[in-house]
Amino acid sequence: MQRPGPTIQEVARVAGVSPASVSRYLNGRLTLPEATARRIQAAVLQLGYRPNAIARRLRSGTSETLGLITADIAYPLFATIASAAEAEASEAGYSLVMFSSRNRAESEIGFLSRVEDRQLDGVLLLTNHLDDGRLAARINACKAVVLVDEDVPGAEAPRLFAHNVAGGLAAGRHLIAAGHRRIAHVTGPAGLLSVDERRRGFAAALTEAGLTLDPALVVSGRYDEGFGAEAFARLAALPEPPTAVFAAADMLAIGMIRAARAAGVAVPRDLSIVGYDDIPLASLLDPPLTTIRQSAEAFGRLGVRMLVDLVKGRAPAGRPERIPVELVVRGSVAGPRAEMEAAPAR
Amino acid sequence: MQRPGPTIQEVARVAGVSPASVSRYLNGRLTLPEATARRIQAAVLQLGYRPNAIARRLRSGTSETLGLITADIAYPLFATIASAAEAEASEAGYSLVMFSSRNRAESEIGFLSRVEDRQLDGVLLLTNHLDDGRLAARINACKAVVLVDEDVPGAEAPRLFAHNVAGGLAAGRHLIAAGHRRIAHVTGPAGLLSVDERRRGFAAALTEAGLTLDPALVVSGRYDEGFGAEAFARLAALPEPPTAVFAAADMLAIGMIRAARAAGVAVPRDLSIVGYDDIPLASLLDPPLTTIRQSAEAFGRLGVRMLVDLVKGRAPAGRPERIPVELVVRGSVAGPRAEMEAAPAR
DNA sequence: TCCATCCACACAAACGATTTACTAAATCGA
DNA sequence: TCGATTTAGTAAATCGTTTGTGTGGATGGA
Repeated sequence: MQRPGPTIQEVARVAGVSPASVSRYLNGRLTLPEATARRIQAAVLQLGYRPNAIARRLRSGTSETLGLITADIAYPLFATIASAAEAEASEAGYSLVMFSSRNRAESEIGFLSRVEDRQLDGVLLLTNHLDDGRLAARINACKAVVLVDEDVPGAEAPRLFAHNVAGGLAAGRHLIAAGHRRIAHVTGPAGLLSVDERRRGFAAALTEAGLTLDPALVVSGRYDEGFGAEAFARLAALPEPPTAVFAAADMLAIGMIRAARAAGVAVPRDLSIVGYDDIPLASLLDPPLTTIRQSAEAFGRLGVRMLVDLVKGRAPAGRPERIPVELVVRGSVAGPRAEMEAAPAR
Repeated sequence: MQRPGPTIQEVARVAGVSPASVSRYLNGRLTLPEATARRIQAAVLQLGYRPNAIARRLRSGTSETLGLITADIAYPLFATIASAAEAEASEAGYSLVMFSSRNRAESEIGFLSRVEDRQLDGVLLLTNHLDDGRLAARINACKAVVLVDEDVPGAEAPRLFAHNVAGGLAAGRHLIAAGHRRIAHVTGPAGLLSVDERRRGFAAALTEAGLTLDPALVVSGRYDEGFGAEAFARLAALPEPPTAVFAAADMLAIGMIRAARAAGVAVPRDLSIVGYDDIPLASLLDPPLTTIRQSAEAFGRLGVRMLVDLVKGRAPAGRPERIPVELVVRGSVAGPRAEMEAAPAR
């Protein structure tokens, strides 16, 4: 179907030199007298020669390709991370192949084996679920993985996380400062690093204020919109529902806002919400979402930088510092209804 | 750094057969007596052998890898398309590498050359700008490109577009039915297929209603949020501003809503807006956006299917049908203010 | 003039799998 | 028993590039 394209042999023949010379000259490993150099250049141009990347890779043993595993690239947070990762990879001379695991360990493990196939030089892994040890084992088997955003306990790999505790603390303080006392926490699966750490920070904020975290107000499950709706229903059914919620992901907050609206509960008048992530459209929601921002760009950029270092055998750049987080105040938090009869949202 | 991993030679040695037999047996091209087969299996397991994908590709001449070019994978529409494309590619046994062109022809052309490098078997190209002929020339040079969503005139490649005219028509009719007579159109760069076709459909709706499209009310520029804001400013400064807008992209609508809010113009009370794309969060905006839905999943899935057919030398599946579009009515359209004093948004 | 350098290249062996063409032995039919 | 067929493999070429090791000729110094 596809004509085979000129090889280095043909270029060599046209230029009247050996393939070795062409290769060396083109890779700058050989300086040639001008006349010869010109002949090679001419031959390359004339034939439209492009070195076959696959052959080169076979010889060099690397693929100059990195992988990125996320639950689903369509999720706003992951899409932003992917975009930054691709930019950084591109600048470093790498391609980036994306893989959506749909949050299944099976898929992640299968994709990781491409490192052993030599299809990929390394993988950036954003997992989002608990591991029974199989994923960790797989990661240890391939030695070219960087863990981003979420941990896989037992895996020996460089890690890049955000400052989750600080995020939880900031969210908790903000809601307490607004006057709330009965604050729920809706979050992902217990055991996940981000879940535990954000909760820890949140609990610390309550403790500071002389409050305690009521276990009945912690709804832990999945990090998606659907679970947000479910959590809202569960909390609304409580004999004494909370006046505010700290949702550990914007997608959870979105699900809650939707469900709340459907149930005739106004946000923030009847229920204040703080989200987490600051996904690109958080500011455009109704109401604009008050949330904890963590820099998705930093995850993508730094993660790739660490991975490239790892792949090249350099020590991963610096201590794996925590990526800072920041409270972004918008319109989804008001005072509790009991205390402020008509809540001024604006 | 990375131990070389077992080769087929070693497997052959351990199993006591030739490499050729191992290769053929593993690829199902040779049936062997049970005893021999078992020895090979044992050797593979014992050594943890995985065929080197690069070597295989060099021999077969294909890379089992597809490329996807978008302006930026972080844009919601592109992220959704990418997700679907990745899923389809994965099912067909292909990897998908993503590339963000930042809407620059240079970048697109550079990336396309990877097809000639044999790094990629084919490319799905979502371009978003006008071409001076260079991009078309490049596409024609590599013969394994499918154009999605937007055209590149002069390129010889299979194409997958949405039914833009129908979309423009539906948007126009909806606004007219709501009572509007003075309707602006904010859109991308003139000359782009989607821009021209959506406008054509929109104009047809006006004509149907005995109206004409006032050129002063057509603001054409870029498909991004920033230009939406700019367009709002331009329209608001008109001696007789429009009462409604058909924005040819949700991101434009979002920019307009933002700018409108900042200027104290309420949507939809003072200005009705219909968007285009139905990006995942359109329903969560303030107000929820009435928009034209085109199935991003269909773009991704069908596009990859066409590309795989092309790469494998099969005729692209069926006629390049237009992907259907659909009006999704939400809350960003009301009657014109002059006619309905207090517009009931809900 | 002679030997040591250096230049400008060339030869051939990798890289690791696939594949074509082949062969030695076993089996079968007549 | 003989030829034909099947079985169970193998040897070697190939994909296109890179790279370690040479080598013939020109140049330079003594």
